[in-house]
Amino acid sequence: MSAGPGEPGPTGTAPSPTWCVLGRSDGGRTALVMLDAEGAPLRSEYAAPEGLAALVGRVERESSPRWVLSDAAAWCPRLLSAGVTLQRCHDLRLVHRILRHSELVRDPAPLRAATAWDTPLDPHEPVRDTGATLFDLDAAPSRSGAVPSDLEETLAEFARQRTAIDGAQDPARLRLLVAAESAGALIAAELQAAGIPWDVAEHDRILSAALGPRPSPGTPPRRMVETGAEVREALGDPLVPLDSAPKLLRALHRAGIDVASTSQWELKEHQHPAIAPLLQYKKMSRLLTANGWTWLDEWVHEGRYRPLYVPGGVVTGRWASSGGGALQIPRQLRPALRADPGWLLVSADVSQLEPRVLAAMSGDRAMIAAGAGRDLYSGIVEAGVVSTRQEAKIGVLGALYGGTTGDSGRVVPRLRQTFPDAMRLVDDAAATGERSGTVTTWLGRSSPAPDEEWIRAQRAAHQVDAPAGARERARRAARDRGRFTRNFVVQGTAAEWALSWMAALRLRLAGFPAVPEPEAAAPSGPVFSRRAHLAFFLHDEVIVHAPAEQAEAAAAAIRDSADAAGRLLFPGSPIDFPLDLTISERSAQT
DNA sequence: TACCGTTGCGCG
DNA sequence: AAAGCGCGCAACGGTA
Repeated sequence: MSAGPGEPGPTGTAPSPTWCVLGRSDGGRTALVMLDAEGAPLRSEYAAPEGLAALVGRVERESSPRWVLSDAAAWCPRLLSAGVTLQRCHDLRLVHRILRHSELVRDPAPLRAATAWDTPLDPHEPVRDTGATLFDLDAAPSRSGAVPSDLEETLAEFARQRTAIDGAQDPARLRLLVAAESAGALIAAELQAAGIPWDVAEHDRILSAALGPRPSPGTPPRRMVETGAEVREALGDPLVPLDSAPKLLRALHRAGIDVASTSQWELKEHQHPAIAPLLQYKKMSRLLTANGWTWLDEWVHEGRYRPLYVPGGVVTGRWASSGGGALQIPRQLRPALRADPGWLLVSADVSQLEPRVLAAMSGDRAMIAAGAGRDLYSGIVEAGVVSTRQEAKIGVLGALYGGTTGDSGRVVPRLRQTFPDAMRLVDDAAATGERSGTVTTWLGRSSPAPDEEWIRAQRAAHQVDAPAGARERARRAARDRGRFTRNFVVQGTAAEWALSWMAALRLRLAGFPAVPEPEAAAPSGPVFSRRAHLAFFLHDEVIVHAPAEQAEAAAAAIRDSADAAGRLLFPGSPIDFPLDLTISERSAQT
């Protein structure tokens, strides 16, 4: 494929482009290069910075091509702030990172040589906080550590990626992965633009109830002071600094509490009057430092919490986030997630996503049957494998994570008998990892190769004269890696399912009719104040913020999308993905 | 003053 | 020291 941006398009009725490549051109302009399905150029258009969003919006309305973007995270904010959303894209930065490692790609050498595209996203890069205003006059993305965005390089990389995908072992799967990953890039940009509707007053109520009223800056809240005093009283030491683990540990020892660390899990095992208030104090301290009033001031503005989502930020393909710990919002604060007046939150999470994904991947009939139409763990109990749901859960998690001791170590062998196909899949993945091999998800994302230090240690341990210590360390490192690859195939495939779910949902919601503009314009801006939209995503859970009259339809869209994702990844499989779904003003009851 | 490793804990 | 995967973040305490 070679595209000359200046080539004239055919006269008469222009054929509809399949792709539209955005790239920085000369004179500060941006080029839009339309390509047909084979990647041959049809025609080009150019936009000055101030006209870019309008032109992209027009092309999107006229022919909704798949947009080829060097980096959606860099291009989307300016488009979104101008009210332009894209239906579909191909994110070169994210796709490059998948393809250069994927075992399905037969010849990754050209991609690996294009090192400029291997720039990881720095999650602390601030451009998306300020970009829309600072760079308004700039036609192209601009941020440090960015991948190339000029037209020539963009077209060249797109050609490399198409060649890699077309020649891959299973192009159809890889195309699903590329589409899902790219949809994720659009969704992440839109989630940040929309923000999570956040009730500051409710958050403050929760904090005050737990900690006492908001103190003046620099002083601890009243209930923490009181509880801290109880701890020091019980320890008989009025000066223990409770926030310093080493000093607290020594004070615990002096009081005769024999613990190896100050972690709550260990403290719980001991009987001493200081334990209960100390555990309470730790809870309060965590809430204050992680999500206290300072967090509220820093992260919530105009009723919206806007974290930065980082698609592909985790090796397995899960998203990471940056900014206020979006993926770690404590359940305690969920009631602060609150719909705008006249709107509702539709929250849905998938029950036992990872074991279901494993059942589908391995085609394990018994495991699929155990989860059919019900709670998977209860199904395992009813199959007679274990006697309680808790045991079933611990056993399944042990299977997914590689547990060998305790309860999970006892239950896993029984699961191996009952669900041989599922267990073989994860056991094989672990064995491959221990042998330094690479494993691959259902759609084609491969685990990273072990690092040099790991390989060196394994090689050294296999020498005849290897010291016992080195041998044991190498064994442990091998088992560690085995647990990683064991989990990689499941966690990674679950991430692919979740992306497919959201991608389907996003397109359905985009088709909802616009509702009348509210009297006071919503703070999330025109794009997201007119119809139901995604507001939150957390691995196996979505929250849609919807006008009240669209809530039921949004709930149906969420369910339909989950079914669609299951059929897309596992066509013909009887596996189902049941949801827990609620519609309410708040995302959780107080 | 800036940076770094460790500890501890929140989420799935 | 959470039995076993993946993360982000704040605080401490030491070092440059």
